Amino acid sequence: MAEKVVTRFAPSPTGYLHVGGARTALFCWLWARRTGGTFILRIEDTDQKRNTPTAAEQVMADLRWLGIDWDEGPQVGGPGGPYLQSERTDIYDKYVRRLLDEEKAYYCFETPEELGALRKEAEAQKRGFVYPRPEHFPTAEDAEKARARGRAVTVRFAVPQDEPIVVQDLVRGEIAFAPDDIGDFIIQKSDGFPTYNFACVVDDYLMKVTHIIRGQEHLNNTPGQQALWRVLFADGPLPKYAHMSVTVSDAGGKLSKRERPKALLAAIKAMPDIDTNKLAEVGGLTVEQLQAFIGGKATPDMPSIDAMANSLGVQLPEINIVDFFRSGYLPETMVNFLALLGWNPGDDREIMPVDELIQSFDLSRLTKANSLFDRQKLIAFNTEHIRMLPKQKLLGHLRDYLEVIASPVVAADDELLSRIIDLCEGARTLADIERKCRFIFMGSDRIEYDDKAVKKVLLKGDGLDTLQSVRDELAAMEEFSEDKIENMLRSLAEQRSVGLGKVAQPLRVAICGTTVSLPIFDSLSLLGREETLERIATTLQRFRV
RNA sequence: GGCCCCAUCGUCUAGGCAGGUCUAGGACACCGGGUUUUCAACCCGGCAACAGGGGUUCGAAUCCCCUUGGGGCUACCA
Repeated sequence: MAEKVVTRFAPSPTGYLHVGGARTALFCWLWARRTGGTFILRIEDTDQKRNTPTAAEQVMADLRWLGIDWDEGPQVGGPGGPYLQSERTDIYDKYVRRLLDEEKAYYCFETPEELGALRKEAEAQKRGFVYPRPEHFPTAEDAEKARARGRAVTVRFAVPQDEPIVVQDLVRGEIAFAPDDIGDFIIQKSDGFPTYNFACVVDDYLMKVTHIIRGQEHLNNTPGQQALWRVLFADGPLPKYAHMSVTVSDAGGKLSKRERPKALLAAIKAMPDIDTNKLAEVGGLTVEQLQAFIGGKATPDMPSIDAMANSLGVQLPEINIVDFFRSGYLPETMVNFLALLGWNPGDDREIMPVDELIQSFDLSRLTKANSLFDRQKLIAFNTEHIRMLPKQKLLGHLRDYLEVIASPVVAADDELLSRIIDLCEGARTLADIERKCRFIFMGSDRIEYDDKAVKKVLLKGDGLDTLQSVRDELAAMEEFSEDKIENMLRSLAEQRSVGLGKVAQPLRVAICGTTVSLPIFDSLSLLGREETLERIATTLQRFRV
């Protein structure tokens, strides 16, 4: 490895970091870390219409949560800065100027409508559309005049037509493109901003990027970018390309952020009588906006989608990295799982800490075929990472999680939380842990009884009777410890010649409202005798006829 | 429509580049059993794949071609 590796992740800040982007970032990062190279974060915010001011911050926060740090980029600086493309327009202008002067690029004046018509025509003739290059390039004066007439002016790169463009891809090998299939693409938009295909070439060169690792969706852009690089930077060796397979969704097609609104919409439509006024309010929308959403005409932003889903109790598929955080997944899990989406170490290892991932990572082992994002396997990975992670780290993650979901369990101190973790062996997500212990922190007046649980264990059979006996025994106990509670419950079950479950379940529902909680003996001792007795009394009163 | 990529169990994949050791290995899921105070977890066992057709070769999951299927791109988005 003679040359120092430089990789970059170049997201456009349009919202949260989603799994696809996170995987790209991870691969770039892993390769840089593996080789002792440099990992750059560059924000591609050249689309004035789509940028939201906080999106870049959000993306960076999400990367940090995953443990992906950058050596150069926003917040840390570096020799190739600035790292926001919107702050580099003078650089791009310079190169556009040069290309124009050398007649390797030219002005165009078509409107989007006119271009659209041309495209349609090409398709009707079963041809691929390529922009028809004019015989004589318009002059600078022509451009001025057009501008003065209010015409939109763009600049196109004249793709050299002399020979096939051959891309050497680290994953797919040699891929040849016919130059006349590529067509002169726009490098500068009418608002003066560069297009992605232009800015990324200039920046990759200036930032000395050696390896471009990105999704396969960029494969078709590559010949054009490569041609541009050759014309612009004849002195610089081409970067190496590695196009990763696409991650597809179980819903079919590329995993997309649109899946969340789609899932919510489907859920709303499945609900016969829904209070649109209330729902609109929850989502911070006007009723008209909500109707537009339901009618498929508009899509509200993510926080709004989340809020509505939450109030309806609908579980949306996780797509963004924060979604996984909120569902109780560990960053260690995500990193491990994402790494295995399109890469593997070549042996049977699957569950790996990040250090091992870095050690094992190699671009030569990227997979060619698309892979499906398997949520069940993700859960299995999370279970394993929860088990493996050092206690202190897990505790930290749990605390972050509790804060973000605003759980009442945040009230617990570290010692208590640590004990709870011990009692949750086998938990699949942090949400499992939270769900099992939240009853302790709820306050007896706020217990919500789960209908199904109540029917099944209290109302059916002699659940209430059993509960009454349990209560009497508990009240009579001298010492309220786990051991004593266990002895008592076991002998009670024996007396009644039933399994422990028959005794424990009514009790569980009485103190938590559900059939799922920490082990029953610990649940009781954690709650304390007084609170336990009170909850049982409340339950008996409420459900006894 | 055009261009490009891909193809091993339901899913992720190992093996393919250097054909025989592959009656195809692992993991998740699933099914059966065990353990059990709930949910999980855990233990044991099982089911399950080289898309189809042609070549090349003594021999093909592995190399070549075609078909079929899946995916991506086709913007003054990135």
